Amino acid sequence: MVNETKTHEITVDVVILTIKNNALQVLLVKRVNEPFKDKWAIPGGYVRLSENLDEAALRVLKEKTAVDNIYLEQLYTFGDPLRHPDGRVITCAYFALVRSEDIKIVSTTELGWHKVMDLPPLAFDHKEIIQYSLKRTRERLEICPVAYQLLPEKFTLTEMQKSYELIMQKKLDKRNFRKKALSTNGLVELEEYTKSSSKRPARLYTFEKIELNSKRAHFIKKGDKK
Amino acid sequence: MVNETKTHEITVDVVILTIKNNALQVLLVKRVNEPFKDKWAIPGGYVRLSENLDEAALRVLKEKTAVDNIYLEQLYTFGDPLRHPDGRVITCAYFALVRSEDIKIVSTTELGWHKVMDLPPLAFDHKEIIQYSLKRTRERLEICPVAYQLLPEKFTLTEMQKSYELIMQKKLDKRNFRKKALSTNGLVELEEYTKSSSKRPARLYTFEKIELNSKRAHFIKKGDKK
DNA sequence: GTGTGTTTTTGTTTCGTTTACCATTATTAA
DNA sequence: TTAATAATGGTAAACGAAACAAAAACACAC
Repeated sequence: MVNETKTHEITVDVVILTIKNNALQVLLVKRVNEPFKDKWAIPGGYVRLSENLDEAALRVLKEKTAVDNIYLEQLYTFGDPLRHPDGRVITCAYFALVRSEDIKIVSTTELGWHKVMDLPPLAFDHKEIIQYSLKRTRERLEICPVAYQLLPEKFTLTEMQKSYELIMQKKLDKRNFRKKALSTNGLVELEEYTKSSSKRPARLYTFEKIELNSKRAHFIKKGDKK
Repeated sequence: MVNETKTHEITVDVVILTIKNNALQVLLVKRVNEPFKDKWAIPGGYVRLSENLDEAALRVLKEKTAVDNIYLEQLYTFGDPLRHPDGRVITCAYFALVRSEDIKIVSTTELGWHKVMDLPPLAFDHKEIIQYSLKRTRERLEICPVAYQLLPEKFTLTEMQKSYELIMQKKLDKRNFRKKALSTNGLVELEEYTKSSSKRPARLYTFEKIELNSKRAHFIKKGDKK
Protein backbone atom coordinates (compact mmCIF):
# COMPACT_ATOMS: atom_id res chain seq x y z
CA MET A 1 0.00 0.00 0.00
CA VAL A 2 2.85 2.32 0.76
CA ASN A 3 4.29 1.77 -2.66
CA GLU A 4 1.12 2.88 -4.22
CA THR A 5 1.63 6.32 -2.74
CA LYS A 6 5.03 6.96 -4.21
CA THR A 7 3.93 9.32 -6.91
CA HIS A 8 1.63 11.49 -4.88
CA GLU A 9 2.59 15.10 -4.99
CA ILE A 10 1.41 17.81 -2.68
CA THR A 11 0.93 21.41 -3.61
CA VAL A 12 -0.58 24.43 -1.97
CA ASP A 13 -2.73 26.80 -3.98
CA VAL A 14 -3.62 30.21 -2.62
CA VAL A 15 -6.76 32.06 -3.63
CA ILE A 16 -5.78 35.70 -3.15
CA LEU A 17 -8.79 37.98 -2.93
CA THR A 18 -8.99 41.72 -2.86
CA ILE A 19 -11.41 44.52 -3.58
CA LYS A 20 -10.37 46.68 -6.48
CA ASN A 21 -12.34 48.89 -8.83
CA ASN A 22 -15.50 48.24 -6.91
CA ALA A 23 -15.31 44.49 -7.48
CA LEU A 24 -14.09 41.42 -5.69
CA GLN A 25 -11.03 40.21 -7.56
CA VAL A 26 -8.74 37.23 -7.49
CA LEU A 27 -5.09 37.06 -8.44
CA LEU A 28 -4.34 34.58 -11.22
CA VAL A 29 -1.25 33.49 -13.13
CA LYS A 30 -1.24 32.60 -16.77
CA ARG A 31 0.25 29.18 -17.32
CA VAL A 32 3.19 29.07 -19.69
CA ASN A 33 3.51 25.29 -19.84
CA GLU A 34 1.29 22.33 -20.46
CA PRO A 35 -1.01 21.15 -19.12
CA PHE A 36 -3.52 23.96 -19.49
CA LYS A 37 -1.04 26.19 -21.27
CA ASP A 38 -2.40 29.74 -21.60
CA LYS A 39 -5.18 29.09 -19.14
CA TRP A 40 -5.26 31.01 -15.88
CA ALA A 41 -4.54 29.37 -12.56
CA ILE A 42 -4.45 30.10 -8.86
CA PRO A 43 -0.89 30.72 -7.66
CA GLY A 44 0.54 27.60 -6.13
CA GLY A 45 3.61 25.50 -5.58
CA TYR A 46 4.96 22.32 -4.20
CA VAL A 47 5.18 21.90 -0.46
CA ARG A 48 8.78 21.66 0.63
CA LEU A 49 9.88 19.06 3.08
CA SER A 50 11.05 21.57 5.61
CA GLU A 51 7.95 23.71 5.82
CA ASN A 52 4.46 23.18 7.15
CA LEU A 53 1.41 23.90 5.06
CA ASP A 54 0.83 27.40 6.39
CA GLU A 55 4.42 28.27 5.66
CA ALA A 56 4.15 26.89 2.16
CA ALA A 57 1.05 28.97 1.53
CA LEU A 58 2.70 32.08 2.87
CA ARG A 59 5.73 31.46 0.71
CA VAL A 60 3.57 31.12 -2.39
CA LEU A 61 1.81 34.34 -1.46
CA LYS A 62 5.08 36.19 -1.03
CA GLU A 63 6.52 34.81 -4.25
CA LYS A 64 3.76 36.59 -6.10
CA THR A 65 3.09 39.64 -4.00
CA ALA A 66 4.78 41.73 -1.40
CA VAL A 67 2.29 41.86 1.41
CA ASP A 68 2.15 41.25 5.05
CA ASN A 69 -0.52 41.46 7.68
CA ILE A 70 -2.83 39.37 5.60
CA TYR A 71 -5.64 37.03 6.47
CA LEU A 72 -4.63 33.53 5.43
CA GLU A 73 -6.66 30.43 6.19
CA GLN A 74 -6.59 26.85 5.06
CA LEU A 75 -9.60 26.25 2.87
CA TYR A 76 -9.93 22.63 1.82
CA THR A 77 -7.82 19.86 0.36
CA PHE A 78 -8.68 18.74 -3.13
CA GLY A 79 -7.53 15.28 -4.10
CA ASP A 80 -9.48 13.94 -6.99
CA PRO A 81 -7.25 11.46 -8.86
CA LEU A 82 -8.09 13.10 -12.16
CA ARG A 83 -7.76 16.71 -11.16
CA HIS A 84 -4.26 16.89 -12.64
CA PRO A 85 -3.88 15.29 -16.07
CA ASP A 86 -0.23 14.33 -15.59
CA GLY A 87 -0.39 12.46 -12.33
CA ARG A 88 -1.66 12.43 -8.81
CA VAL A 89 -1.39 15.89 -7.34
CA ILE A 90 -3.22 16.64 -4.16
CA THR A 91 -3.54 20.30 -3.36
CA CYS A 92 -4.16 21.96 -0.06
CA ALA A 93 -5.97 25.16 -0.92
CA TYR A 94 -5.71 28.35 1.12
CA PHE A 95 -7.40 31.66 0.76
CA ALA A 96 -6.03 35.09 1.57
CA LEU A 97 -7.69 38.46 1.96
CA VAL A 98 -5.42 41.34 1.10
CA ARG A 99 -5.62 45.08 0.64
CA SER A 100 -5.05 45.99 -2.95
CA GLU A 101 -3.17 49.10 -1.83
CA ASP A 102 -0.73 46.89 0.10
CA ILE A 103 0.08 44.71 -2.83
CA LYS A 104 3.06 44.92 -5.04
CA ILE A 105 3.15 42.25 -7.64
CA VAL A 106 6.65 40.83 -7.62
CA SER A 107 6.37 37.87 -9.91
CA THR A 108 7.86 37.86 -13.36
CA THR A 109 5.28 35.54 -14.83
CA GLU A 110 2.11 36.95 -16.23
CA LEU A 111 -0.09 37.76 -13.32
CA GLY A 112 -3.27 39.67 -12.99
CA TRP A 113 -6.44 40.49 -11.11
CA HIS A 114 -9.70 39.09 -12.36
CA LYS A 115 -13.19 39.81 -11.18
CA VAL A 116 -14.58 36.75 -9.49
CA MET A 117 -17.88 37.36 -11.22
CA ASP A 118 -16.21 37.22 -14.60
CA LEU A 119 -13.46 34.63 -14.57
CA PRO A 120 -11.38 33.65 -17.58
CA PRO A 121 -10.95 29.96 -18.51
CA LEU A 122 -9.22 28.31 -15.60
CA ALA A 123 -6.85 25.37 -15.31
CA PHE A 124 -7.46 22.20 -13.30
CA ASP A 125 -10.30 22.39 -10.79
CA HIS A 126 -9.42 25.97 -9.96
CA LYS A 127 -12.84 27.32 -10.70
CA GLU A 128 -14.28 25.06 -8.05
CA ILE A 129 -11.60 26.14 -5.60
CA ILE A 130 -12.36 29.80 -6.15
CA GLN A 131 -16.08 29.22 -5.71
CA TYR A 132 -15.41 27.44 -2.47
CA SER A 133 -13.21 30.27 -1.23
CA LEU A 134 -16.06 32.72 -1.83
CA LYS A 135 -18.41 30.57 0.14
CA ARG A 136 -15.95 30.40 3.01
CA THR A 137 -15.33 34.13 2.90
CA ARG A 138 -19.04 34.72 3.27
CA GLU A 139 -19.19 32.38 6.23
CA ARG A 140 -16.31 34.22 7.86
CA LEU A 141 -17.90 37.56 7.26
CA GLU A 142 -21.03 36.45 9.06
CA ILE A 143 -18.96 35.79 12.13
CA CYS A 144 -16.27 38.44 12.26
CA PRO A 145 -15.45 41.55 10.30
CA VAL A 146 -12.68 40.04 8.18
CA ALA A 147 -13.63 42.49 5.47
CA TYR A 148 -11.37 45.04 7.05
CA GLN A 149 -8.53 42.98 5.64
CA LEU A 150 -9.75 44.05 2.24
CA LEU A 151 -10.21 47.71 3.02
CA PRO A 152 -7.58 50.42 2.99
CA GLU A 153 -6.10 51.52 6.28
CA LYS A 154 -8.66 54.30 6.56
CA PHE A 155 -12.08 53.89 5.09
CA THR A 156 -15.58 55.29 5.21
CA LEU A 157 -18.55 53.32 6.41
CA THR A 158 -19.95 53.47 2.93
CA GLU A 159 -16.81 51.79 1.60
CA MET A 160 -17.09 49.19 4.29
CA GLN A 161 -20.69 48.53 3.40
CA LYS A 162 -19.75 48.25 -0.27
CA SER A 163 -17.21 45.57 0.56
CA TYR A 164 -19.81 43.62 2.50
CA GLU A 165 -22.26 43.91 -0.33
CA LEU A 166 -19.69 42.68 -2.82
CA ILE A 167 -18.88 39.65 -0.75
CA MET A 168 -22.38 38.79 0.37
CA GLN A 169 -23.87 39.54 -3.03
CA LYS A 170 -26.77 41.49 -1.70
CA LYS A 171 -27.81 45.00 -0.84
CA LEU A 172 -27.77 45.96 2.81
CA ASP A 173 -29.84 48.57 4.54
CA LYS A 174 -27.69 51.62 5.14
CA ARG A 175 -28.89 52.57 8.58
CA ASN A 176 -28.97 49.07 9.91
CA PHE A 177 -25.51 48.45 8.59
CA ARG A 178 -24.10 51.54 10.23
CA LYS A 179 -25.67 50.68 13.54
CA LYS A 180 -24.05 47.29 13.55
CA ALA A 181 -20.77 48.55 12.20
CA LEU A 182 -20.49 51.16 14.92
CA SER A 183 -21.06 48.53 17.58
CA THR A 184 -18.21 46.39 16.25
CA ASN A 185 -15.29 45.97 18.57
CA GLY A 186 -12.13 47.40 17.18
CA LEU A 187 -13.68 49.93 14.84
CA VAL A 188 -12.20 53.33 15.60
CA GLU A 189 -13.75 56.62 14.59
CA LEU A 190 -11.17 59.06 13.30
CA GLU A 191 -11.25 62.84 13.30
CA GLU A 192 -10.63 62.83 9.60
CA TYR A 193 -12.89 63.13 6.64
CA THR A 194 -12.69 62.48 2.97
CA LYS A 195 -12.30 65.60 0.91
CA SER A 196 -12.80 65.41 -2.76
CA SER A 197 -15.82 65.68 -4.91
CA SER A 198 -18.89 67.80 -4.78
CA LYS A 199 -20.60 66.18 -1.87
CA ARG A 200 -20.59 65.98 1.85
CA PRO A 201 -17.32 64.60 3.22
CA ALA A 202 -17.49 61.22 4.91
CA ARG A 203 -15.92 60.40 8.23
CA LEU A 204 -13.01 57.98 8.14
CA TYR A 205 -12.66 54.91 10.32
CA THR A 206 -9.95 52.40 10.95
CA PHE A 207 -9.59 49.05 12.64
CA GLU A 208 -7.43 48.42 15.62
CA LYS A 209 -4.96 45.67 14.98
CA ILE A 210 -6.37 42.67 16.76
CA GLU A 211 -6.45 38.95 16.55
CA LEU A 212 -8.90 37.65 14.04
CA ASN A 213 -11.21 34.92 15.26
CA SER A 214 -10.91 36.34 18.73
CA LYS A 215 -14.41 37.65 18.74
CA ARG A 216 -17.62 36.66 17.12
CA ALA A 217 -19.69 39.61 16.18
CA HIS A 218 -22.27 37.91 13.99
CA PHE A 219 -22.07 40.85 11.78
CA ILE A 220 -24.38 40.08 8.93
CA LYS A 221 -27.44 37.94 9.24
CA LYS A 222 -29.38 36.39 6.44
CA GLY A 223 -32.21 38.29 4.86
CA ASP A 224 -31.14 41.81 5.69
CA LYS A 225 -32.49 43.00 2.37
CA LYS A 226 -32.53 41.47 -1.02
CA MET B 1 11.81 21.72 -6.12
CA VAL B 2 9.87 18.75 -7.35
CA ASN B 3 12.54 16.44 -6.10
CA GLU B 4 12.17 17.82 -2.67
CA THR B 5 8.65 16.44 -2.54
CA LYS B 6 9.50 12.87 -3.35
CA THR B 7 9.20 11.55 0.13
CA HIS B 8 5.95 13.20 1.07
CA GLU B 9 3.35 10.73 2.03
CA ILE B 10 -0.34 11.37 2.33
CA THR B 11 -2.65 9.70 4.76
CA VAL B 12 -6.22 10.17 5.82
CA ASP B 13 -7.16 9.94 9.48
CA VAL B 14 -10.78 9.62 10.52
CA VAL B 15 -12.04 10.81 13.88
CA ILE B 16 -15.03 8.55 14.49
CA LEU B 17 -17.39 9.95 17.10
CA THR B 18 -20.39 8.39 18.74
CA ILE B 19 -22.47 8.68 21.87
CA LYS B 20 -22.23 5.67 24.09
CA ASN B 21 -22.78 5.22 27.79
CA ASN B 22 -23.89 8.77 28.16
CA ALA B 23 -20.62 10.14 26.86
CA LEU B 24 -19.14 11.35 23.63
CA GLN B 25 -16.62 8.74 22.55
CA VAL B 26 -14.01 8.36 19.86
CA LEU B 27 -12.79 5.17 18.23
CA LEU B 28 -9.07 4.59 18.62
CA VAL B 29 -6.63 1.88 17.59
CA LYS B 30 -3.73 0.76 19.68
CA ARG B 31 -0.52 0.94 17.72
CA VAL B 32 1.42 -2.29 17.49
CA ASN B 33 4.52 -0.86 15.81
CA GLU B 34 6.90 1.99 16.34
CA PRO B 35 6.67 4.89 16.34
CA PHE B 36 4.34 5.42 19.27
CA LYS B 37 4.04 1.69 19.92
CA ASP B 38 1.27 0.99 22.45
CA LYS B 39 -0.10 4.50 22.19
CA TRP B 40 -3.58 5.02 20.83
CA ALA B 41 -4.22 6.59 17.47
CA ILE B 42 -7.02 7.73 15.21
CA PRO B 43 -7.74 5.15 12.50
CA GLY B 44 -6.01 6.10 9.30
CA GLY B 45 -4.26 4.90 6.20
CA TYR B 46 -2.44 5.89 3.09
CA VAL B 47 -4.36 7.45 0.26
CA ARG B 48 -4.32 5.20 -2.78
CA LEU B 49 -3.61 6.56 -6.20
CA SER B 50 -6.95 5.52 -7.56
CA GLU B 51 -9.18 7.06 -4.94
CA ASN B 52 -10.05 10.58 -3.94
CA LEU B 53 -9.79 11.76 -0.36
CA ASP B 54 -13.41 11.15 0.54
CA GLU B 55 -13.15 7.63 -0.77
CA ALA B 56 -9.98 7.03 1.18
CA ALA B 57 -11.65 8.24 4.37
CA LEU B 58 -14.66 6.06 3.74
CA ARG B 59 -12.43 3.07 3.12
CA VAL B 60 -10.58 3.63 6.39
CA LEU B 61 -13.90 3.90 8.17
CA LYS B 62 -15.13 0.66 6.66
CA GLU B 63 -11.91 -1.17 7.39
CA LYS B 64 -12.57 -0.57 11.06
CA THR B 65 -16.31 -0.62 11.33
CA ALA B 66 -19.29 -1.85 9.41
CA VAL B 67 -21.45 1.22 9.06
CA ASP B 68 -23.23 3.11 6.43
CA ASN B 69 -25.37 6.21 6.35
CA ILE B 70 -22.80 8.11 8.30
CA TYR B 71 -21.92 11.74 8.42
CA LEU B 72 -18.41 12.18 7.05
CA GLU B 73 -16.74 15.51 6.49
CA GLN B 74 -13.25 16.68 5.72
CA LEU B 75 -11.86 18.40 8.76
CA TYR B 76 -8.44 19.88 8.16
CA THR B 77 -5.09 18.93 6.73
CA PHE B 78 -2.22 18.66 9.15
CA GLY B 79 1.23 18.95 7.67
CA ASP B 80 3.76 19.89 10.27
CA PRO B 81 7.15 18.54 9.13
CA LEU B 82 7.76 17.05 12.56
CA ARG B 83 4.37 15.52 13.17
CA HIS B 84 5.62 12.09 12.14
CA PRO B 85 8.99 11.11 13.56
CA ASP B 86 9.95 8.89 10.63
CA GLY B 87 9.42 11.24 7.75
CA ARG B 88 7.14 13.71 6.11
CA VAL B 89 3.59 12.51 6.40
CA ILE B 90 0.82 14.93 5.66
CA THR B 91 -2.58 13.82 6.84
CA CYS B 92 -5.96 14.91 5.67
CA ALA B 93 -8.20 14.49 8.69
CA TYR B 94 -11.89 13.65 8.47
CA PHE B 95 -14.51 13.30 11.12
CA ALA B 96 -17.45 10.95 11.18
CA LEU B 97 -20.57 10.85 13.32
CA VAL B 98 -21.96 7.37 13.74
CA ARG B 99 -24.62 5.59 15.73
CA SER B 100 -23.04 3.25 18.19
CA GLU B 101 -25.84 0.77 17.60
CA ASP B 102 -24.98 0.68 13.91
CA ILE B 103 -21.38 -0.14 14.46
CA LYS B 104 -19.80 -3.48 14.26
CA ILE B 105 -16.12 -3.37 14.83
CA VAL B 106 -14.55 -5.46 12.12
CA SER B 107 -10.89 -4.80 12.60
CA THR B 108 -8.58 -7.38 14.06
CA THR B 109 -6.26 -4.90 15.64
CA GLU B 110 -6.96 -3.64 19.08
CA LEU B 111 -9.68 -1.09 18.78
CA GLY B 112 -11.83 0.64 21.30
CA TRP B 113 -14.05 3.53 22.27
CA HIS B 114 -12.65 6.23 24.50
CA LYS B 115 -14.42 9.13 26.12
CA VAL B 116 -13.27 12.34 24.54
CA MET B 117 -13.14 13.92 27.97
CA ASP B 118 -10.76 11.26 29.20
CA LEU B 119 -8.37 10.34 26.44
CA PRO B 120 -5.46 7.91 26.81
CA PRO B 121 -1.98 8.89 25.63
CA LEU B 122 -2.20 9.52 21.92
CA ALA B 123 0.25 9.11 19.07
CA PHE B 124 1.43 11.89 16.77
CA ASP B 125 -0.66 15.06 16.83
CA HIS B 126 -3.83 13.07 17.24
CA LYS B 127 -4.93 14.84 20.37
CA GLU B 128 -4.97 18.11 18.50
CA ILE B 129 -6.92 16.52 15.66
CA ILE B 130 -9.56 15.20 18.02
CA GLN B 131 -9.91 18.57 19.73
CA TYR B 132 -10.39 20.19 16.38
CA SER B 133 -13.04 17.67 15.41
CA LEU B 134 -14.99 18.52 18.55
CA LYS B 135 -14.85 22.18 17.73
CA ARG B 136 -16.12 21.50 14.23
CA THR B 137 -18.87 19.24 15.50
CA ARG B 138 -20.11 22.04 17.72
CA GLU B 139 -20.10 24.44 14.82
CA ARG B 140 -22.11 21.99 12.75
CA LEU B 141 -24.58 21.43 15.54
CA GLU B 142 -25.29 25.14 15.74
CA ILE B 143 -26.36 25.06 12.13
CA CYS B 144 -28.12 21.78 11.55
CA PRO B 145 -29.21 18.88 13.71
CA VAL B 146 -26.35 16.57 12.82
CA ALA B 147 -26.70 15.08 16.26
CA TYR B 148 -29.31 12.73 14.91
CA GLN B 149 -26.43 10.92 13.26
CA LEU B 150 -25.30 10.00 16.74
CA LEU B 151 -28.68 8.92 18.06
CA PRO B 152 -30.33 5.57 17.62
CA GLU B 153 -32.97 5.22 14.93
CA LYS B 154 -35.65 5.97 17.48
CA PHE B 155 -34.96 8.24 20.39
CA THR B 156 -36.64 10.34 23.02
CA LEU B 157 -36.34 14.08 23.20
CA THR B 158 -34.51 13.70 26.45
CA GLU B 159 -31.91 11.56 24.72
CA MET B 160 -31.64 14.10 21.97
CA GLN B 161 -31.14 16.86 24.49
CA LYS B 162 -28.49 14.81 26.26
CA SER B 163 -26.58 14.42 23.04
CA TYR B 164 -26.67 18.15 22.48
CA GLU B 165 -25.50 18.80 25.98
CA LEU B 166 -22.64 16.35 25.59
CA ILE B 167 -21.46 18.00 22.42
CA MET B 168 -22.01 21.59 23.42
CA GLN B 169 -20.70 21.03 26.91
CA LYS B 170 -23.47 22.94 28.60
CA LYS B 171 -26.86 22.41 30.10
CA LEU B 172 -29.86 23.39 28.05
CA ASP B 173 -33.27 24.40 29.29
CA LYS B 174 -35.63 21.50 28.88
CA ARG B 175 -38.71 23.30 27.71
CA ASN B 176 -36.94 25.65 25.35
CA PHE B 177 -35.09 22.72 23.89
CA ARG B 178 -38.27 20.79 23.28
CA LYS B 179 -39.95 23.75 21.69
CA LYS B 180 -37.13 24.13 19.20
CA ALA B 181 -36.69 20.44 18.65
CA LEU B 182 -40.34 20.02 17.77
CA SER B 183 -40.09 22.79 15.23
CA THR B 184 -37.15 21.12 13.49
CA ASN B 185 -37.83 19.98 9.98
CA GLY B 186 -37.54 16.26 9.58
CA LEU B 187 -38.27 15.30 13.14
CA VAL B 188 -41.12 12.82 13.19
CA GLU B 189 -43.22 12.01 16.20
CA LEU B 190 -43.89 8.29 16.51
CA GLU B 191 -46.76 6.49 18.15
CA GLU B 192 -44.33 4.53 20.26
CA TYR B 193 -43.04 4.92 23.74
CA THR B 194 -40.17 3.63 25.76
CA LYS B 195 -41.10 0.94 28.21
CA SER B 196 -38.68 -0.03 30.82
CA SER B 197 -38.02 1.23 34.25
CA SER B 198 -40.22 2.54 36.96
CA LYS B 199 -41.14 5.81 35.38
CA ARG B 200 -43.39 7.39 32.84
CA PRO B 201 -42.66 6.17 29.31
CA ALA B 202 -41.22 8.71 26.91
CA ARG B 203 -42.44 9.25 23.41
CA LEU B 204 -40.10 8.18 20.64
CA TYR B 205 -39.10 10.29 17.68
CA THR B 206 -37.17 9.65 14.53
CA PHE B 207 -35.61 11.68 11.76
CA GLU B 208 -36.64 11.48 8.18
CA LYS B 209 -33.74 10.65 5.94
CA ILE B 210 -32.79 13.92 4.38
CA GLU B 211 -29.78 15.63 2.98
CA LEU B 212 -27.58 17.13 5.59
CA ASN B 213 -26.57 20.73 5.04
CA SER B 214 -29.76 21.26 3.12
CA LYS B 215 -31.28 23.36 5.81
CA ARG B 216 -29.99 25.71 8.41
CA ALA B 217 -31.98 25.52 11.55
CA HIS B 218 -29.70 27.45 13.85
CA PHE B 219 -30.58 25.01 16.46
CA ILE B 220 -28.57 26.09 19.42
CA LYS B 221 -27.68 29.66 20.09
CA LYS B 222 -25.09 30.90 22.45
CA GLY B 223 -26.05 31.59 25.99
CA ASP B 224 -28.95 29.21 26.33
CA LYS B 225 -27.90 28.49 29.85
CA LYS B 226 -24.58 27.97 31.41
C1' DG C 1 -24.16 84.60 -2.20
C1' DT C 2 -27.82 81.80 -3.63
C1' DG C 3 -29.54 77.74 -5.33
C1' DT C 4 -28.88 72.95 -6.87
C1' DG C 5 -27.20 68.42 -6.69
C1' DT C 6 -25.03 64.82 -4.39
C1' DT C 7 -23.75 62.12 -0.55
C1' DT C 8 -23.38 61.60 4.46
C1' DT C 9 -25.34 61.30 8.66
C1' DT C 10 -28.70 60.16 12.09
C1' DG C 11 -33.26 57.59 15.27
C1' DT C 12 -37.38 55.29 15.96
C1' DT C 13 -40.77 51.95 15.72
C1' DT C 14 -42.51 47.61 14.81
C1' DC C 15 -42.18 42.96 14.82
C1' DG C 16 -40.85 38.45 15.59
C1' DT C 17 -37.65 35.37 17.90
C1' DT C 18 -34.94 33.77 21.66
C1' DT C 19 -34.08 33.33 26.43
C1' DA C 20 -34.91 32.79 31.16
C1' DC C 21 -37.74 31.43 34.38
C1' DC C 22 -41.32 29.05 36.75
C1' DA C 23 -44.77 24.51 38.40
C1' DT C 24 -47.90 21.05 37.69
C1' DT C 25 -49.83 16.95 35.87
C1' DA C 26 -49.30 12.29 33.74
C1' DT C 27 -47.73 7.66 33.64
C1' DT C 28 -45.61 3.81 35.00
C1' DA C 29 -43.30 0.16 38.27
C1' DA C 30 -42.69 -1.24 42.60
C1' DT D 1 -49.33 4.95 47.82
C1' DT D 2 -44.84 6.24 46.58
C1' DA D 3 -40.96 7.22 43.74
C1' DA D 4 -39.27 8.49 39.51
C1' DT D 5 -39.26 10.64 35.27
C1' DA D 6 -41.84 12.60 31.14
C1' DA D 7 -44.66 15.89 29.30
C1' DT D 8 -46.49 20.29 29.02
C1' DG D 9 -47.89 26.13 28.94
C1' DG D 10 -47.09 30.51 29.71
C1' DT D 11 -45.00 34.86 30.34
C1' DA D 12 -41.82 38.59 30.71
C1' DA D 13 -37.54 40.45 29.17
C1' DA D 14 -34.04 40.94 25.91
C1' DC D 15 -32.46 40.96 21.58
C1' DG D 16 -32.18 41.22 16.57
C1' DA D 17 -34.16 42.30 12.04
C1' DA D 18 -36.73 45.21 9.01
C1' DA D 19 -38.55 49.21 7.39
C1' DC D 20 -38.50 53.90 6.90
C1' DA D 21 -37.40 59.94 6.09
C1' DA D 22 -35.29 64.10 6.88
C1' DA D 23 -31.62 67.22 7.79
C1' DA D 24 -26.57 68.50 7.22
C1' DA D 25 -22.35 69.40 4.60
C1' DC D 26 -19.95 70.33 0.83
C1' DA D 27 -18.84 71.64 -4.42
C1' DC D 28 -20.23 73.77 -8.11
C1' DA D 29 -22.80 76.71 -11.30
C1' DC D 30 -25.02 80.67 -11.81
